[in-house]
Amino acid sequence: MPELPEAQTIASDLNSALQGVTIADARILYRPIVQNPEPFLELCRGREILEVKRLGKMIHFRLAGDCHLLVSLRMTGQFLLGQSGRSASSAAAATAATTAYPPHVHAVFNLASAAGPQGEDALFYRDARKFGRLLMVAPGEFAATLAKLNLGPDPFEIDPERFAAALAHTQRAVKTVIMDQSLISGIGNIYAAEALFAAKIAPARPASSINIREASRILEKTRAILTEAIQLRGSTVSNYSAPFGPGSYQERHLVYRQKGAPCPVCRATLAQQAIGGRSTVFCPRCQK
DNA sequence: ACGGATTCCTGATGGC
DNA sequence: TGCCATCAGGAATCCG
Repeated sequence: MPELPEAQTIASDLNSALQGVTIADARILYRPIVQNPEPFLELCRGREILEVKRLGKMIHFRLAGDCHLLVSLRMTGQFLLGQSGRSASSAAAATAATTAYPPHVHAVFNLASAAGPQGEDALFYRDARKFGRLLMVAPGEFAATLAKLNLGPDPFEIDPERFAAALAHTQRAVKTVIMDQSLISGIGNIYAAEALFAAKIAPARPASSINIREASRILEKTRAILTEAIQLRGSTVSNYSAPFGPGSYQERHLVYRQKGAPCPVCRATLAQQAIGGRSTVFCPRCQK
């Protein structure tokens, strides 16, 4: 599922392809993916894409005229560059009306000019499980929308003391807390498990029991893991792929989905436990 | 106000 | 091999 490294990769790929490109028009094929009642198509039609960046684990399209498109990919959301079919001959265009998009495409953005490395002129949003959400932000509304989203700073931005303080004031499991987007954004189930393993912290420990030294160790390991994952274009699980290809950090996972395997450090059998409703693998010997 | 439970979805997985 | 139940999971929403 796309977390910070995957979102960073997707945003970076999209920015390379789409910066300066204008959205000619758009289609929504499955309405529930649009989160708010703003007039989606009218707001993006004819807008130039100024920049695509990451916001926590969301993708942020900054459009001309102070319009913004925020996308939460959740588990299986993807962006694909492809062909709109508009440039086909009239006979082919008639066929194009019934031409199937790739499976599970729920939104199509037709581009005013070729954008991708193969001259793609469309951007598809695809999502097998339909959990992802598109949020269109009208001019003047961005600050209010951000406030409503209530996203905390990401692990590279957060002040270590603020991070320790966020942990100190709640009894919830430390893993649940580092996945709480309102406190620190960008960490999901994969990187939470990997970071806590690297920091040798038991994921079910009450966050309030984490001392300053341990908190800084968690943050340090989180940053190191995320940095390496970004370099490898993220972890390819749940069919994740970015526009310019998948990532390979899943090959470096030490605990995620490794229940029953020997701990790579001490050889004890890795255990699995549901924490905050999320399956969590950890080493019962190494992680205290 | 806090935190746990529920809900949304469907492809992948595992047991028999 | 095929079928069916279970699992996976981010975040909004509900509920005590």
